[in-house]
Amino acid sequence: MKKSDTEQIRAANRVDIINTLRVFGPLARVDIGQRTRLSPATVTAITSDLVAEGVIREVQKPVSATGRGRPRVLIGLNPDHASALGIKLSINEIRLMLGDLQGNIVAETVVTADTQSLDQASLNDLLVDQASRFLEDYPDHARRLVSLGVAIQGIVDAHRGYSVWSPALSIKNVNMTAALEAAFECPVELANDTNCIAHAIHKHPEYLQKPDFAVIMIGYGVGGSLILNGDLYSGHNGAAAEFGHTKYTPTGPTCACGKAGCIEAYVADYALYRDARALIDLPETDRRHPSEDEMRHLTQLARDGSTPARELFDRAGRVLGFGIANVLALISPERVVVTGPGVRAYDLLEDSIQAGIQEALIPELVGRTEIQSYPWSEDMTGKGVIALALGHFR
Amino acid sequence: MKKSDTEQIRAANRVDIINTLRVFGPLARVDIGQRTRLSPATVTAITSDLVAEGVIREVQKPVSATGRGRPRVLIGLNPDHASALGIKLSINEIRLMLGDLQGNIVAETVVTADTQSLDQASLNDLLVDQASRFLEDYPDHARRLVSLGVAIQGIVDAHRGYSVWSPALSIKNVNMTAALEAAFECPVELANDTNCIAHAIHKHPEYLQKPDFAVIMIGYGVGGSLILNGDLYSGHNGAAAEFGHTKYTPTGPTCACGKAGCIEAYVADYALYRDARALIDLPETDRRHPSEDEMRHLTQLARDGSTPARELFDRAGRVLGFGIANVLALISPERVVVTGPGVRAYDLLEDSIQAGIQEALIPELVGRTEIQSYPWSEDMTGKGVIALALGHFR
DNA sequence: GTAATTAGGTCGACTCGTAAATTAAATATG
DNA sequence: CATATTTAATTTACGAGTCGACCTAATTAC
Repeated sequence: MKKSDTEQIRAANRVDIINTLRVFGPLARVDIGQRTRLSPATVTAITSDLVAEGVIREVQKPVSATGRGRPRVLIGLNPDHASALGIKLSINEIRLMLGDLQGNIVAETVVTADTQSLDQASLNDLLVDQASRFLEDYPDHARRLVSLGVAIQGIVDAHRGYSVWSPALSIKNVNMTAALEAAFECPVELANDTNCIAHAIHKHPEYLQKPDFAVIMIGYGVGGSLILNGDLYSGHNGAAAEFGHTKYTPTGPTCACGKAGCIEAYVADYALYRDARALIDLPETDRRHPSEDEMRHLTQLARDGSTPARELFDRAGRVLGFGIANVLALISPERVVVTGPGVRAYDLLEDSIQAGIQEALIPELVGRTEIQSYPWSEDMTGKGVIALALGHFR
Repeated sequence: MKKSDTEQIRAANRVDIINTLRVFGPLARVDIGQRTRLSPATVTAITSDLVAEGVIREVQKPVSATGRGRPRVLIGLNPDHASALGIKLSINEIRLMLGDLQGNIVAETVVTADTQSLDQASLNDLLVDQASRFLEDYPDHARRLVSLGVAIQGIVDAHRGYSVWSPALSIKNVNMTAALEAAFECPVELANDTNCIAHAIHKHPEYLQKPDFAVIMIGYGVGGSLILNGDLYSGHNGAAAEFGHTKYTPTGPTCACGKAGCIEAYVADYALYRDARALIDLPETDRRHPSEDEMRHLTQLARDGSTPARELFDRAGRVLGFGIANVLALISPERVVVTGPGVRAYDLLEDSIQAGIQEALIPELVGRTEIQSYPWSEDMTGKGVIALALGHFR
């Protein structure tokens, strides 16, 4: 139970206004009032505070002189007022991204490192070291850094800031946040990479009003994320939505997690490529995961009429449909959004996803949830992790 | 977005105090302050309002004179200040329950009716008619009726008040609330019966502080319910948590829902009894579902060493474990609570549930969620539906 | 030039919750 | 038995919030 008092109201309305501005761009005070349902008086009070602090500022844009009356003066976030650093840790790669208060990525760099050989101490050193070095090039941003966000694949305990297990690391139960917190003296948010993507999608105007949706990310693995009641749901352990490791069938191909019959073992890039190589003459991939080019090649084979390739995608879609059916039965969200590199083949999957749902879902629930794909871009994780970090800004 | 203003604070703190009193019984003002984290001044202000309205009252109990100082005066809800009517609709049976403000059932009656032959109009008439007749015997309660709650098996659209599909009715997409709302001029809450049970459990002191748990009810079917972030989660369509119809395997025994391989088709009473009759000499059951006595007999056979019976329960437990593993992967709650008539055999299921989880769940998540049973009693649904209805009281 | 219109700001009334002071009602103590 | 002590509950003063009503500013329409 948390108590309600009057200062929390102001704080809540403040972030409400800030978030409204972040999502809906520069807005006149009247519009803010309409969107937040705050009275003009309150909007004026809060915005003048924010202007005084430099968080927002008036942008004099020759607003299309629509109608008469005093012209509205637009105000927008001042992107230069605060910055956040996003760190995305993948297998042998660290991506550092600098975001402004608006949530845009203003600088980015990629460092390669042997992430598998790290222990807790050297991981700490590596993260702090790389982040410091990166920030040195952007002293202005460094000065106004308000928070950090770390995205990592695998299972994450978001509440405690631990990576429970990640393909990027050989060690388990690793604290990812303490060293950075100490070094930069600001809050550090840790999140599963799929949660970052879900968060990024959630911040899009079209999705902001959808309080309940699930995101499924297909790529090197299969991840999931839930936005429930308008908030990222990360479960009691901070480790929810491991959709890829829900089961299609108790017996089945082996998954990267070691168990049999996970959705991921049918749908992830590595699974498709592995199974395809048993049927089709494909070049061996020397990496742990097939490359984007290799996957594009396989996808094109299916589009060009290769029956075994086609059947593999059909099966993947059907399995995905089964998994989604379980989500629909349990959560019944408004939408399921499929994204990730794997959407490159969404045209091949779509029909069989629907068929799988049809086959598995209790008929009365069929058709109540929209299934749709979301175009994938590489920097969604980055935008998401920065947005998540910026959540600490008030 | 909802506006925050100062009166909402008072409203929120008011219900906070009322709920605290409902759950933790009569309490002194100091204790209320401690539990709600409100200052003594605020507690005094709100409680004196509530006393003036008659919602709560001082109960002079010879409080064990522990220590010196001014003795605390306990205040508790005034059960006679408001009443709620709960209606539980099952196959050929309508159970009517009168609850006081405390949430206790003060009167109850059961009516039999041919629920399967009803159309929308005759259902409306039946519900209104039976409720009116029942209330006639309790004019005092009728006068202070604040809300109604309707519990029904099957798939429910709680937001809109529709029964999407129910074994109790032959018609689908039936509005269950409009007629009652019009007749009694007060809000009517509709809920799936398992959600009622989950709500009842959630109101227990021990569970109130657990904001994330799942409830699985085993009986004539297998139902599920989710308490997320401290609130009953009913999904965008108001139809979440159909745990029984998540899948164990794409091919498998036929479920009551018509699909193959649902968890329910292995675990529900009807499934166990059906499969047992194929292996063991058991009396045919003339009802659609085996009776409690018949199920007790089957359970006892397994306890007494009948190998085929034992194996059936083992399989049911394992399947349940698989299903729970999917819930853990997706939701990662703090606890999973198993209840319903089926817990009569929990001793037979427990080990194989754990084995099933172990087998299916990604190892890193094993052991993070407590699985426990909750003793079943017939009136949990009633208490839950009344508690749900009383949620409208402020 | 004046009226109409729309945006934004100011001020007073009201509400809320809290800290601190005060009152109430018991026990402990000598 | 009177008084100090202790704990519970209430009252008071105050700072913080929102809102409605009114006012001012800056345009366009005529």
